[in-house]
Amino acid sequence: MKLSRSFYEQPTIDVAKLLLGKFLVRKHSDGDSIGRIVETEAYVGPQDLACHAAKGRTKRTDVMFGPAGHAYVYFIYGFYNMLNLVTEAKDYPAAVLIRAVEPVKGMELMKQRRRSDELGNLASGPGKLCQAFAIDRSLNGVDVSDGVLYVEDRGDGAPKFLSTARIGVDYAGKWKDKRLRFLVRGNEFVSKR
DNA sequence: CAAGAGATCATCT
DNA sequence: GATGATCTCTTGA
Repeated sequence: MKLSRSFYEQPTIDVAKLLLGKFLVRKHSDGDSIGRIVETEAYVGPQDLACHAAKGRTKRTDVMFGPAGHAYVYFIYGFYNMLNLVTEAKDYPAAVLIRAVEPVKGMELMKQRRRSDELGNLASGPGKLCQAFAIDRSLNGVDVSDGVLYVEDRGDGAPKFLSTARIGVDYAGKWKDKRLRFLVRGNEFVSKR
């Protein structure tokens, strides 16, 4: 069952936790890719110094200010795209970063795109998974009900998870230590570090 | 194996 | 003109 917009309208931290164990689906003319979400991070709003929207509404962060259930895809370090799903009410900028998935379907395509045969290296990181799933800024702003990109609930219960501080946000003052990163416990497909 | 550098560009100052 | 919600490769022990 495809998650509806109302799912994403819940508090960001809840969405980040609830997404664990759900399935990320990417439809593509080359073939579909599916992965089980095993790692997420919550970026909870304008007061969160690690959240891009803390700097205000700009061309880049515009999507986060829109309604929930849209993809926020941005380009970073000159190389990588990052996939987020916008949460909460319109005009309240918050999102969940999808950091890692366990490949479930379309592995051959992922291997080609990643130039790697190692299953554990296909989508175990936010940049890697965007590469494996062919997600780039052309998907920025797409609606999760449009069908090219969405999350599916297959009804197999909530996995046990851990929380840690978020990765790569040392600049975020007191927000850098908040435990807003969530990982499926014991899963080998989470990002390293 | 751990640590460090380099790659490379859109966005904001 | 600086910098980043990263990854990979090289280096050195």
